Amino acid sequence: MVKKSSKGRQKIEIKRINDEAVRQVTFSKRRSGVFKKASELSILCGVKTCVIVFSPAGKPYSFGHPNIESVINGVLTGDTSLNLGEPDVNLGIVDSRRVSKVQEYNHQYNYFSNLLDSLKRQTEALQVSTEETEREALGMSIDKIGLYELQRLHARMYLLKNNVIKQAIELSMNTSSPTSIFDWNLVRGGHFNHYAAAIYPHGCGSVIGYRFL
Amino acid sequence: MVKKSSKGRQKIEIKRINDEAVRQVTFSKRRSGVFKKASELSILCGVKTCVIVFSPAGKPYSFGHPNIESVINGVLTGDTSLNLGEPDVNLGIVDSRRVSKVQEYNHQYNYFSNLLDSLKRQTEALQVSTEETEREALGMSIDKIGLYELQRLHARMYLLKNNVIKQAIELSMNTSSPTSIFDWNLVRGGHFNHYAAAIYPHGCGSVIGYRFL
DNA sequence: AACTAGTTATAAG
DNA sequence: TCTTATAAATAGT
Repeated sequence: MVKKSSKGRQKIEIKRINDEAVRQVTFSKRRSGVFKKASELSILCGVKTCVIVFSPAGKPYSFGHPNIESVINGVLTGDTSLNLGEPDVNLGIVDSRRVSKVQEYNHQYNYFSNLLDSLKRQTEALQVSTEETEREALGMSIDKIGLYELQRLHARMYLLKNNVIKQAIELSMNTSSPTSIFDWNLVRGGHFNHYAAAIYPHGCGSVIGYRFL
Repeated sequence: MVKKSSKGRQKIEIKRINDEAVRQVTFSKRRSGVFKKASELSILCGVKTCVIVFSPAGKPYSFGHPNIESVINGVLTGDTSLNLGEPDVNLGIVDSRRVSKVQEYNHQYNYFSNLLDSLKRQTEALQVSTEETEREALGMSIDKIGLYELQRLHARMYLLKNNVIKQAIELSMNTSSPTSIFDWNLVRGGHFNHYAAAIYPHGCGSVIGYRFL
């Protein structure tokens, strides 16, 4: 009779595993499982999927279909095109979404263009008015109007900046030497998980490593 | 003999399902499966996890541990605190990351504050100079300086706006009546998946539904 | 990293 | 949805 070398899979309670070694092994096994399931879902149903997981040691792992990197890359480089550059393996659905987003994009651009124009006109108005001798009063009021608009700009940028930073945190990146967010750039290499990438051709990485340049 | 009401689970090839009805059913089942697996992984290993999936119809579904909504909510409302409001169930690792992000945050804030101050000073300078009779010339040059800075602001906001929009697209939201991105607000209800949310208390939504207000 | 056996997910109806 | 039989994932060794 063959020896029973295992009790087989045992039922476990879904609660934090205290034993660090066991937790690490379970993490590896189950992370693979989740990525595989996500990959299958993407392929079977032709849909976009994205999974981001942090290891117990804090190392981020990601899976994305069609490709999480292209998305994040676009986000960080500030590429203006809404076209994500991937052949649309998916369905047609994305197209209508994309169209409406282009409209939204244009709307936003117009908003800022108009705001700029508005500020421009105010500046011109200032110039004209000063030529009409009412310097003191107009100088004050225009200064206030200008500052008001500038403060609105500032407040909006403040919010936007926070948005970008927060999302960047969520997507997780290595921050070596913090400088301007505008100088961010995608950095590949390092610990990219080629093994996983081979298994999940639709895009899986141990981490998309980012740093400030 | 009991009727064999089912052939049981059959092996399938992992390739796009052509039959739309079948694809939809498979999507529902497997999406639940992926979310459940992600949830278990989060709990068992005490790690952060995030899953975003688009249905074949283009509807976004998300799961996040500790809570994807708080993150996205914060992103859209422009909540300034970097504290995501979750008790750090994880390890200590996130802390160092968070600290460096706070520095980055501060750096960014200072950048904008300084830019605003600079603009403020220029506006004040304008006011003073006009009181010194050199209206014409100074009016022109200051107008140019102001516009230059405003255009830089505009360009930067343009990039930031695109970043936010792109990430927003990735995180997916319903765009009913496009207005300013700054008026975005989180809208719950509608098709929030309470069933899933109940099963995965750590945060799962059929979608965090967004719309313009 | 591999094995085994009991558990879980899921294709089909 | 709900059921059932089977495939697939995985706990423990």
